[in-house]
Amino acid sequence: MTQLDTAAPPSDPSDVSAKLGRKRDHTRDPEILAAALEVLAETGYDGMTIDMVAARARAGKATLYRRWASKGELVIDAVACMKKTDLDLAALPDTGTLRGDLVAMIIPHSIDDGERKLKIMAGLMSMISRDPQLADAANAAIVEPRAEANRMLMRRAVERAEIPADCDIETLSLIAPSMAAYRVLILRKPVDRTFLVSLIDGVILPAVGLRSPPEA
Amino acid sequence: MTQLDTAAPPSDPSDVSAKLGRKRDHTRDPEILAAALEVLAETGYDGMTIDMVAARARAGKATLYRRWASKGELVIDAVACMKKTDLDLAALPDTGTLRGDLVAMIIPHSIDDGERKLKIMAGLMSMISRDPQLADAANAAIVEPRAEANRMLMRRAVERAEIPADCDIETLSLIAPSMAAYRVLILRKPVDRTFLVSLIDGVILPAVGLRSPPEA
DNA sequence: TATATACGGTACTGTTGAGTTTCGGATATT
DNA sequence: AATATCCGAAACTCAACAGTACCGTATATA
Repeated sequence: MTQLDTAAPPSDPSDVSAKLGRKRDHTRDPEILAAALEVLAETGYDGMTIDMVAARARAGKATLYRRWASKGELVIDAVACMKKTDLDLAALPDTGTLRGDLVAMIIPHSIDDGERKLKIMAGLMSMISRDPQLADAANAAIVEPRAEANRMLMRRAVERAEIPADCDIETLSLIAPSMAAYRVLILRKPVDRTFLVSLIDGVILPAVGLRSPPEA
Repeated sequence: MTQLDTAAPPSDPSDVSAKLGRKRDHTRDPEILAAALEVLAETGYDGMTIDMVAARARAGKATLYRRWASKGELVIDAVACMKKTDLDLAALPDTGTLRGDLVAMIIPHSIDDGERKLKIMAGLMSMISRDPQLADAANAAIVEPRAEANRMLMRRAVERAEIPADCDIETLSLIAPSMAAYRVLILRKPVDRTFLVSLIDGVILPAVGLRSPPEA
C-alpha cells in the first residue's frame, strides 16, 4: 500500500496529533479499489476520473485523497490488489494427464475473471508501455498467475515422464495467456471453451509431442 | 482517407468556390500522418496533442484541422496508412522448408518496425477496446500483415506435404505476433533473433510435427 | 492585377479534470 | 464536555488541451 498513513503511533509525546479523533475506516479501502478497477475496465486510465471512482464507491473525493496521494498511486494499488483475489494457490487440478489438467482449468469463472482482467490491462496499456513499475504490477497481477499455473502443470507432466524434459515450458506456459489477450482485445471474440480446447489440442500438446487427444 | 476534401470539381458552374486560390499541398499528408504515428508511439492517444503533431510535422494547427475534422479522425487515418508501408506483398522467402522460410523472415528491419508498431498499438489500446472500428484498423495495419505472411508460408508447406493438412494454421500463424506483443509491451524484453528462433524451434515446428531443426 | 485559398504561427475560447478547501455531521480520545 | 479527526458532499482553483479565429505571407486562378 502506498497511502500516506497519518497513523504512525507517536513515540514522541509532544506529537499530540496522532491518537485523537475519529479513526480512518480501512474496511472501505477494498471497496474503493474495487470501484477503481471497475472504472478502469470500462474507461481506461485516462478516461477514469477520481469523481467516477468516488461516486461508484459512494465515497467523497477527499476520502480518496486522504488515502492515496494521486490518481496514479490509487491505480497502482488497485492493480496490485487484484493479485490477491486471484487464482487458488496449489489447489490445481491433478487428473493424471497434462491434457486432463489443462482442460480442467477451463471453468466459466476463470474465463470471465480473465476477460475482465484483460480489459483492465487494455485500459492501462499506454501507461504500462511507459512505466516499468506498472508493467511489472500488471504482469504480476494478471498474466503471471495463469502462467505459473501452466508451468506447474507442465513440470508435473515432465516429472511423470509424460512429456520430454527439454520442452520450453517457460514459453509454452505463456501461449494461452498471450493468445487470449489478442483474441479478446483486438479480435473482440470470446475466449470460450472451444477456443481454449483447440489451443490445447492444436498447439500446446502437439508442441510437447503429444500427438492426439487421449479421448476422441 | 477521412479528410474533408473541399476539392470536388464543380460540375455546377454557380459553385465558384472550387477552382480559385492556392491548392492544398497533399504531399504533406504523409508527413503529418507520420508525425502523428511518432507521437502516438511515444505518448499514446490521450497523451498526444494536436500541437505536438503539428510541431513535429512543422505544420500549423489550422492546417491539420483543414484536413481532418478531429483528433480521432487523424488517428484513424494515421493507423490506416501504416498498412501501406508494411510488409512486401508476395515477395516472401521460399527456401524449400518451413523452418527456412520462417527464419528467413527474421530481419532487423522487420523487428524494429514490429516493435514500433506494437508501441503504437499500446498507445491506442484503451481506445481499441472501446471502438471496434479502430480495433479493426489496428489489426489490419499491425497484426494481420504478419499473420498473413505466416499463413502463406504454412499453406505452402502443406502443399508440398512438409506438414500435415489438418494443422490449425489460423491459430499457429498468430502465435509469433501474440507472443511478441506480450514480450515487448509487458515484459519489456527485446524481440530478438534468439527469441524468435526459439519460438519457431520450440513451439511452432514441434506443433506441426517437425521435431528437430534440419541443421544442428 | 484582383481574388480566393492554403500556409505557418499565435492568440483565443470553452471544457474537463486533478487536486484542494470547506462544510455539517459522525466518531473517536481525554 | 472538549477536541481532533474522520466521513460524504459540494464548491473551488488551476492547468492542459480540443477546437476556432485571425495574422501576414505564399500561391493558385481569371
